[in-house]
Amino acid sequence: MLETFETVAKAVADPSRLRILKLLEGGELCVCQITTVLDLAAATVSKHLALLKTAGLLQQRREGKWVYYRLADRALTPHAPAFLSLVAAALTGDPTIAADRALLARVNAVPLARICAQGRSALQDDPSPLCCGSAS
Amino acid sequence: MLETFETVAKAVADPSRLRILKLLEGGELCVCQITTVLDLAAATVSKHLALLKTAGLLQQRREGKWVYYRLADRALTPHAPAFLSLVAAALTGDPTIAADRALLARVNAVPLARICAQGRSALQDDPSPLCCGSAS
DNA sequence: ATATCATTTCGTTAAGTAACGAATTGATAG
DNA sequence: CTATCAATTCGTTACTTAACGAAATGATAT
Repeated sequence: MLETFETVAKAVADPSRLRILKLLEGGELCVCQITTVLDLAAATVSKHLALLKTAGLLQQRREGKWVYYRLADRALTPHAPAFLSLVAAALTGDPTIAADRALLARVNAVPLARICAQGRSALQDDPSPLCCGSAS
Repeated sequence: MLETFETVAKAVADPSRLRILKLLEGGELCVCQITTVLDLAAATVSKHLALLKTAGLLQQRREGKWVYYRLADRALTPHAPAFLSLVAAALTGDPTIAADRALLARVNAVPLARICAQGRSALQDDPSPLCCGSAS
């Protein structure tokens, strides 16, 4: 029990994984979308996602060649829901998180196949204000 | 901001530090009492306490040669209160935490000076049920 | 079947961390 | 002022972990 708490807390105690959790608060995402926003090696992101899933914070769904992750919508492990609530309530104004959200908006403006194939280079060079408006 | 969250989460993501936090939910304790219950080197416990304090989870008070630590009663860092609440709500039934509480009761039955000087060997060999009754 | 693409797993490297004993600091007591 | 005692800091060792590129896996599409 103490050990599962430790697992979940450790999962949340990493900036890349926190960014993933905050991204997924907007709904499920494909691995390549997350990889594009975080700008990390695919292997690294995959490992983070696996760790978050082990902690009970994420669920997985396969659709063809693509794998989608989303926040767990039920208690997969004892402490996961509490931590998800805490994370959801926190970091709302963090600049890194805000930047990630903004970048995700641009990623969402491009067909998924292109994001998976080309990553960041699939994004338009000029993020016009017409596209990707802020949430506020 | 993301960084301070990480600091607090990391502080909580360690079994020894969790045990310390749960011990201190019963009120402030002297370092040597905590050391006796955890059965770790003084240096190790001191480092854990310093880390928890840096995270904003603990406050410190000096009284003569003894140093007392307690849970932070105000927001020393942005995310500390949320994590303290989460920890307080969790692990209530954990066997390690329960054992620690039981041992603390025996520690409290001995004068502080003896605990500081002798650690575990200051405890009675036979914890009679008359002393140290459980909280329930 | 073969090729291709997204993801995961493997193996390695560099950085971080928990533990300890030894040495230091800070504070009382003689 | 010296000794003593609690706590902290220092320096070391063993272990864990985040990151990457390369290789393996799983799933379409040709």
